Amino acid sequence: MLRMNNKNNITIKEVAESAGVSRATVSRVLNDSPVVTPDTRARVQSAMDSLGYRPNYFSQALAKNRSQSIGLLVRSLGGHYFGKLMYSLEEKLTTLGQYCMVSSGHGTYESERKAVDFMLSRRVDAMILYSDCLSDEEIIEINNSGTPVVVLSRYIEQLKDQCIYFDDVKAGYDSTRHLLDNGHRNIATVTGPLHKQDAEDRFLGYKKALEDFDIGFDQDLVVESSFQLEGGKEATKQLLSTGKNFSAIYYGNDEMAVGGLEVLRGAGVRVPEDVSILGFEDIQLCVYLKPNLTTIRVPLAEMAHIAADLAMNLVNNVSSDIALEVQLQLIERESVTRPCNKPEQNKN
Amino acid sequence: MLRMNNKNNITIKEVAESAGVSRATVSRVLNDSPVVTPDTRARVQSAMDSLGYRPNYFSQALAKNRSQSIGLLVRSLGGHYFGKLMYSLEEKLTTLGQYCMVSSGHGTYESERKAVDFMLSRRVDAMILYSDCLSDEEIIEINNSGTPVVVLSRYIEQLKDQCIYFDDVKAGYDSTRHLLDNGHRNIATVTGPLHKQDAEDRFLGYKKALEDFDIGFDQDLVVESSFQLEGGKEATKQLLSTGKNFSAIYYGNDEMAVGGLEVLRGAGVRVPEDVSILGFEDIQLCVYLKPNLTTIRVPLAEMAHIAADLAMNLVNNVSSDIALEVQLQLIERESVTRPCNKPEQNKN
DNA sequence: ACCAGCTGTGAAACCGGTTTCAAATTAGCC
DNA sequence: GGCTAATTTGAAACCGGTTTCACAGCTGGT
Repeated sequence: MLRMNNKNNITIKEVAESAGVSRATVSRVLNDSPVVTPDTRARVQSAMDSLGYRPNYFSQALAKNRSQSIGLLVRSLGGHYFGKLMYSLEEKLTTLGQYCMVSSGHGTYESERKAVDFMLSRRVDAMILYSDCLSDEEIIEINNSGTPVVVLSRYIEQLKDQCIYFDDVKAGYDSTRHLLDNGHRNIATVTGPLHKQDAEDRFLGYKKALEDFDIGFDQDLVVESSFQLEGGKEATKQLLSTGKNFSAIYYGNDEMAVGGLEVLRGAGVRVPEDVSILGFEDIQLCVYLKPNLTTIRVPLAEMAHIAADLAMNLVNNVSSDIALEVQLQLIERESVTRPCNKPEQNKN
Repeated sequence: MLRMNNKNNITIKEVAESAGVSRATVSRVLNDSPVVTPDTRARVQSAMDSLGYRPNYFSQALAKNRSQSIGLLVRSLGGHYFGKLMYSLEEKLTTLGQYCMVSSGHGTYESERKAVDFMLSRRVDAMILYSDCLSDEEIIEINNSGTPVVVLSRYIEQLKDQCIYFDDVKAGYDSTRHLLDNGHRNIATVTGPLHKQDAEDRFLGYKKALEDFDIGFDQDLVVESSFQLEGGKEATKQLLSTGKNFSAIYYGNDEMAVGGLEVLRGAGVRVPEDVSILGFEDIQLCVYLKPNLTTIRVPLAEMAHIAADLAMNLVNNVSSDIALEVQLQLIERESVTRPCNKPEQNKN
């Protein structure tokens, strides 16, 4: 019924014979070598067309020692944040004639390591890493053993020309500042794991903004949690249970804020009337939530484009002067307003 | 500063020399051939370990004419629906020692064709297609020219043992029936493009359910649109503008329902008090929406697992008796209630 | 002791390209 | 017309594995 194993097995040999030239010449045509005569080129070209020739990727990769692939490590295959990153990167790399091999790290060390090893075994020409768990040393080691690495959203001093990052301290500062400018004075924050640089930096920005307004820093209004939805939920519950007064919460990312919103709503706290909330990342969900989530937008598409260009430069061993720091932008929506005059609800 | 081109270039030759055997024997050890002596195997193994040998993927693929990769065509890399599909498939294929190469079709013919051609050029061992635009003939042609194909969410008679599908007519019927059972009698529907089989089938189910309740079918309550958010918005506007009476809308998928919800809300129509709505797919967004969206769940993870097994069977040319039809499930949430007694708002 | 039958191993061909290097052709110039 | 230089092409080595096939070394039966 179905014919197996009859893949289009036209090889360079058949093309060569059909065009009456050597395999070397066919290869030259394939690779746009400038030395072949227009006449020969045409003959070979038409032989290829009429035979339906398709070069064997593996032979090419083996002979050239180039895979024409870039590896991308993301935290997860699902979700809008990484979806957008993958989409932008694939789009860009495709125009550069590269394939984008994506592997998911699932947020665990084991899995990240496996994903990276797998991509190395498939001999990607370069890797773009959005890594949570790999140590700086490991990343440097990968880079130095021959597969150039571009690091996303993380700054490693020894690889400073290969990191694409933004200013997390500024993000924390601007967010908090936005709340302050809206008249909030009791501002809580739910941070990500503080041993992670980005979480810590945003927290530092938060503290700095409070200082600038001469507001004492209250440890009870700071809850450290995981960057996931559940983390946001738990942290928010904890915040509510302290009985402390606050009119705004600055969340370490949008996902946490979504979880927090659910908990707040469940506890009868109105957002933003009773409590304003603010996230980070600008995931697509933000605009579907009621209220729309005010947040800081991470320019993922831009980062992806820079990363692709940088990766290609590293592969081709040409140096570049691409700007590696990207700018964040506060997106004002509905979840932040001036604090109401009404007595707060969460005083119990 | 950074050392280039010093990839781990240990080849089988070095290993062979170090272990004092031939390359053939090393290859045998690599491929778990049963013929090699335990003693020899150990010697080779330790040589590999101490040299840090990593076989060259391209050589292997070239020599074996097997890429150990399965290609997956999806509509988009972002979004929860395909994110989940990719995740489930990657998870399963990884356990089978296969890489899952994902390409996005962006919902256009051009792009789908390009994605498929690209995967063919990378010589995937099989392809799993979630295709909107490719014709049956094209898919059959791909399959018959040597790269076996598994078709997701679509039924092609000539490839009936390679299609994983569900009963769209039943989905349409059950959805409509659920609304009918809740007491709705004026039920509108927003369908996807009716030239697509799934959209048409669900519409057929809708009509059948109405017939079973002896309810006359009103063409004004049917709007055909695109499967996207915008499509849902436009169709809903059109529905409102007819001035017709309806207490429920059955949407062709969740995304359209989300768009519709926005429009309804904007028009002052309360959901579900004034109008109940119902979607299809069960994207993650459903539970974040207010009200939560009642919908039909497509068991993507299950489909992915079946697809992976089936693909492997096709590659290895073994026949299987896996069940290819999956069952859908209605998930009751908040967006459907019994119609209110109050006069409807959209009578203008 | 001899031969048949196994078993483990190695030599060499092969997968389908690229690349080096030398040869063949053409062109340029006096 | 003859010599050199530049251009185009082909033969063969190579990339790093797998696989076929032949052979050497054992085993065991008579």
